[in-house]
Amino acid sequence: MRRTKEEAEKTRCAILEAAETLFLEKGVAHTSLEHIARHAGVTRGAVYWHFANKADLFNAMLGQVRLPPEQLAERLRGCPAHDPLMTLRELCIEAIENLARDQQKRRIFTILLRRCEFTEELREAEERHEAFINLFIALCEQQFSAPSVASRLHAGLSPRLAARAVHALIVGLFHDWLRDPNLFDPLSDAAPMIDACFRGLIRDWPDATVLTPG
Amino acid sequence: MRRTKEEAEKTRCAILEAAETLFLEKGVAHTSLEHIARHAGVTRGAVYWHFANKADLFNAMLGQVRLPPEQLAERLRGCPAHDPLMTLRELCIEAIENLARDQQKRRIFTILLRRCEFTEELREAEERHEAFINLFIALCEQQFSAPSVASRLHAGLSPRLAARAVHALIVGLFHDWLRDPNLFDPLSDAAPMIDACFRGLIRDWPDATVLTPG
DNA sequence: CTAGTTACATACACGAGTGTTTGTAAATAG
DNA sequence: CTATTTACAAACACTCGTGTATGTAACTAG
Repeated sequence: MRRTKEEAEKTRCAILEAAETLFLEKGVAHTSLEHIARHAGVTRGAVYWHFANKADLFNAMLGQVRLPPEQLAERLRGCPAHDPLMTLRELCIEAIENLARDQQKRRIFTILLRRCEFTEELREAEERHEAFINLFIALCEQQFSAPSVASRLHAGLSPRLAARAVHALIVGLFHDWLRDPNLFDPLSDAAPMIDACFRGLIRDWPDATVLTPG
Repeated sequence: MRRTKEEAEKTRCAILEAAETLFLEKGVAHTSLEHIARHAGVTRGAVYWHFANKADLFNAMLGQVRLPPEQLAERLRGCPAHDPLMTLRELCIEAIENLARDQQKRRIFTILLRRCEFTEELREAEERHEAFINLFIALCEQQFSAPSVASRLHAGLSPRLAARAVHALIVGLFHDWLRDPNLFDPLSDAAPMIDACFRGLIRDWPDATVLTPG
């Protein structure tokens, strides 16, 4: 029974949604295309019609949302350079809050961090993702390298190290919170933790009470 | 050809080593017991003789080393309470340095963080690992809760948040460094970054030059 | 010395998963 | 109205992996 274009698009979405659900539940490698098809109410024929194979489906699933590294890198690259640190601070906080608000993004990032093995077939996705991470770190380092900022770094720290520390904290917070959402509340706790990080890096970091009144 | 006990132990180790190598290279789910056997120079018969199945082999592999969360939790639990923060600081730094020095630990932790999907069959290992993480966070929070410490926390921070920030940084550093060992040098960079973290949490954190002269 | 056990190798049975091919009904183009 | 394409379902052929069962040579206890 041939469907209209709209219906075809709906089955495509159903397949993507089923993949998302099952990848999250059972892991990418442990989910077969048959599982996905059944869960979406179709057969493997439909899956192979819309996607070349599992890797292609996986990539399409990732493509639905901008994941934190990509979003961070993009916004950091496009922002004006006045007061670079405050911009960076806000982007970091927003990234965490954002992940908490967007359920799909949360699921997909969980899959990426904890439900897949980056083997040969998923290498494309992995490399793409890592490129954004590296870009973010580089841009972050660039912010810390601005003369007005670098001179305010605490003793023993370089822009390079500061950038890596910031990224590590973010990744750790993502990883921990996606593992156990009860560990902390992104909406209320992101700002204090990010501020603590910057305070440890920058000499005259302003007091918490000055920042983010809301 | 029946082997002596020593030789049997050697094949057991060979199997474990092959598993370690192949899990790291191809991921746990994408490595078959046949692959492991071939790589170890034996057949699946030997694998099934020494281990019940893949999950059992995986657990045995993990059991060979104390991974950072376990080590951190153990040492933190057993340490005297005088100057809790300095002890915690040193343990964190040591954990990072230690991971860099012990190649096997590094490989196995990489597998755990980036080369396996925690599905049903590996749930036992996952829960064990998470228990140590939670224990570490709890002990960490306990350190920050000591009256002499809690009063020195920066505004906006609780012992709870401080503990979670410390763990997030550590996890992030592990994750980042295992992904790309060129990001930073654990031996020289761990201390400055951990110190930056504590400095952002604790009001009168001593200057870097005072600490760890070596 | 021989009976039993150990430490495997070999063989078998089975299911699961993949990719492809073929069938087909409905939509759509001309 | 007919031809073609679309959007799948169904069937097929194949490989890979698992678990188990059986075979077997060497070690070991008595």
